[in-house]
Amino acid sequence: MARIKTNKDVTRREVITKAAAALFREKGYKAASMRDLAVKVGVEAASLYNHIRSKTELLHDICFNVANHYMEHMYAVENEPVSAIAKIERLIRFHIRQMVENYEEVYVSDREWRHLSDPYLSNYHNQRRNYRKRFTAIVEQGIQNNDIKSIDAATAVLVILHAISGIESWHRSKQKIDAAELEKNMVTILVDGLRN
Amino acid sequence: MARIKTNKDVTRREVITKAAAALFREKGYKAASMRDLAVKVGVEAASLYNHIRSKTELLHDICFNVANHYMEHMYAVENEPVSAIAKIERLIRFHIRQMVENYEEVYVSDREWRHLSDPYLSNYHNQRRNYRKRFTAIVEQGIQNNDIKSIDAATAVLVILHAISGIESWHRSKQKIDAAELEKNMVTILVDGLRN
DNA sequence: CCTACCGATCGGTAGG
DNA sequence: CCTACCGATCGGTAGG
Repeated sequence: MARIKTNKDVTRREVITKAAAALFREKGYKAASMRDLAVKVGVEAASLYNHIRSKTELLHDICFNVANHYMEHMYAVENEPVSAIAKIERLIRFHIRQMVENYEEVYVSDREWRHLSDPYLSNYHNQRRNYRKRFTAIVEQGIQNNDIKSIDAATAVLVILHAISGIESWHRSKQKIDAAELEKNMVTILVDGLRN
Repeated sequence: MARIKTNKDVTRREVITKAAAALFREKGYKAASMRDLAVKVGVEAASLYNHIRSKTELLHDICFNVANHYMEHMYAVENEPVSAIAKIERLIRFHIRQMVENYEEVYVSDREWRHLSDPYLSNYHNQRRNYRKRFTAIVEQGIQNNDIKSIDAATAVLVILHAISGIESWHRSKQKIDAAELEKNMVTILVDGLRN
């Protein structure tokens, strides 16, 4: 990560990382081999190491790119001058859109992050907890304002987060519903379940 | 599976399968080695093969035990003389209870089944689709009776199913909420989001 | 249930 | 970017 890169190197590396995300999503991190990845990229396995340091580094890059993106968005939402329920709706819509537009990376960072190794593993774990905590605080704010039913806020956040990550099943299926339609349906189910 | 078994053999096999479920949940199927499993059981790796045929067989047994259990329950619910919304509530409570009481097996069958190999893989895949289809039919029935909001039924089912499987995060956390409390919260969030 | 061991495959390196 | 190759680890078997 602290390497000096030429423009071409960055591009090549991005191609590899993108292919890795697709492969890790398809097979799982452990079941995906560097030889599989090499075939996908169109080079010999050994050649990958001119652009990346290790298999772990690929997973690391995918996970932290996604995490940073989500964290920045959370920060922006927190500082918007709108009601808690409006913030929650924005978070839901953001999650859905990320899942649809950036499917492979989001899926991998959600399901394969446990295969990170330890300086990064606990770092990532902490970021996830921090994100959930801040999401929970918004729900609790909504409860205090009487906009949201008096339920356990942490449970509500888990329900929302996992409901959205379940879009994978929809994504995998042939009958692709319109993305906007999907968003509308999910917001209806989730937010109307919260609203007083 | 077609082997002749003594009583002791059945017990031993069950111990191994239980340990495998815990191990596969903890590390993922691919990252879990038979040597890891042997340590957990307290024998040498080679000795495991007196009780089981292969690593895949362990995954197979875990997945299909859970699947059969869910399928039987679905059948029972379908034939109860209650409203669609009552059926949905029963399904939700069943899922939550299974997730809490039978955590390792349910988790593994939900997240690791894609590592099954191909006669069983497609069989399992079909069972999942069948289960979701029948769940969706119940939701659609509720929509026709005007008990449930006019949303896309398949999306609603995905939301429900994945929201519940997200209990893992709660399970993993230290602050274990009371199980009944959790059930109540989730039913409130999910069912009240559906009810007209 | 163990010791001994196998062929295959893995992530990664050396050297050009 | 490739050829050649490494040490480690894997699932599983033979034979007792």
